[in-house]
Amino acid sequence: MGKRTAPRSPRRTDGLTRERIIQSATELLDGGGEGALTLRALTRRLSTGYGAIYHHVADKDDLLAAATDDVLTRVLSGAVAGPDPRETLRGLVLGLFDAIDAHPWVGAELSRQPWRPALLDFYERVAQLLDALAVPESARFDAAGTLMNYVLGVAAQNAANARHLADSNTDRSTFLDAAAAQWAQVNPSRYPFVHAAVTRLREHDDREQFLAGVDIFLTGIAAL
Amino acid sequence: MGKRTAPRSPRRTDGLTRERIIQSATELLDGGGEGALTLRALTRRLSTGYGAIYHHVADKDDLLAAATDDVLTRVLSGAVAGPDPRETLRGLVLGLFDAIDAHPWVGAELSRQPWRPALLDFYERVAQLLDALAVPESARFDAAGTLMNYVLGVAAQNAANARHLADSNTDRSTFLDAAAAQWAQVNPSRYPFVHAAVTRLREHDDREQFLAGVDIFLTGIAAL
DNA sequence: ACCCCGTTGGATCGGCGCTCCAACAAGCTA
DNA sequence: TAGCTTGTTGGAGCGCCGATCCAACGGGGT
Repeated sequence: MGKRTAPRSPRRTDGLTRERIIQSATELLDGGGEGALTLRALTRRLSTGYGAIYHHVADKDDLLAAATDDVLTRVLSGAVAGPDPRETLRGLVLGLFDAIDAHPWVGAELSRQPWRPALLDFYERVAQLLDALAVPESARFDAAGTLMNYVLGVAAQNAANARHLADSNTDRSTFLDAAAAQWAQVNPSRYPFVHAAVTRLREHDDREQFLAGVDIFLTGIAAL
Repeated sequence: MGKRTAPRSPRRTDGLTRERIIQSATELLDGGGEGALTLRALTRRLSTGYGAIYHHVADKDDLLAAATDDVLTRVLSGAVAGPDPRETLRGLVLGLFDAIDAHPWVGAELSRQPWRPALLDFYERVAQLLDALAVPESARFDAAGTLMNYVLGVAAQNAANARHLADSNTDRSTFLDAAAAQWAQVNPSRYPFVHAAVTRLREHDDREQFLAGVDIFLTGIAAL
């Protein structure tokens, strides 16, 4: 005679959509890093159950990929094409850099899934701008791939840095101080260059260093 | 009166060491990819329990990092220094490329933990060779970082490819065929360059393309 | 009034990393 | 020899994870 089933939460009136789920997932990721996206946390945030979520989303990978595509699409649509292809290219990759700076989990996901359709658009734009830079067709494949690999490498690096920052609960300057202190302790005779780099490490700007790398590649590409 | 505790496995006679654990972990990783390294699988393979493993190893991250350091150290000690710094540098990064090709999980781990001490040695060697290539001291910091980022980007890419290959249980050629087929389906008018790249994708060699990227970088460096 | 059937919420499952502790072997002390 | 200490070992159990499965709903068509 006792209640055989627990009282059930009232059914939601507003429909759950894929978009709303992806948006909530993005908020979780932005707020607490890659580890913060769990289905349990998502059900809590959306006040729903697993079934409802899995009705709109295939699995967690699908969700993470969709959130990544979302960010990437915004980057692409925000990139403006100017008269100078070199400047346009720099702006394009810088847009990706900034997006990953704002959403570090995107960097980690891109290096895990480098063949998403949204990256195809990126590849296309890069190749198109290389064409405008008079890179011969024979070298465009290698050049575009190399540039993309560099950008993705920086993306992963930034994602890793952000992860460590979040774990240690410190701000950027103390993090750099700790890294510099660690580097400063290495044997200067065995690691002369690393030791000398300590000074630069503390005053360097990730964004500028990224652009410096892009320029190195563009200079090398121009010689092809 | 019944046996209150289950009969216990006989205690091992040969001592368990950190090295043996790392070696077994490496075998698991090489055999089944990143997902194959679980503590349960490790206890089975070593015929032991969790306690014994955790007595020698801090946690799973420590284990993975140690296995990665192991591979990386071997790469560094295997790199030979020749008279030509440019050739030596190419050989150094190519050694890393080949190691990651043989142990793709290393690539994933390096992009997750890009500040391991073993990578510091790598950084040092790169900077040293850039110095030999007459890269001015002011540009060496950016140049070394850029090259490392590129190499790590390729590493992550290769790791991702290996993961997909392992998941789909196909060989490389059919994988490339599938990728090419997917790319060939994209709208040629919207993606002219990607569409044109299909041909090259099927005949391209990862190793050669990696070296082409290194050469682009070296050309760009020479202009600093 | 009926009954679909697309949605929803949550119990449940197997597997994971990790903690904790009893059991044991080898060495030391007396 | 007998006891005690100390460093290892094996495994039960905890809390979490992603994912499955299904009963319970409720709006729309008949």
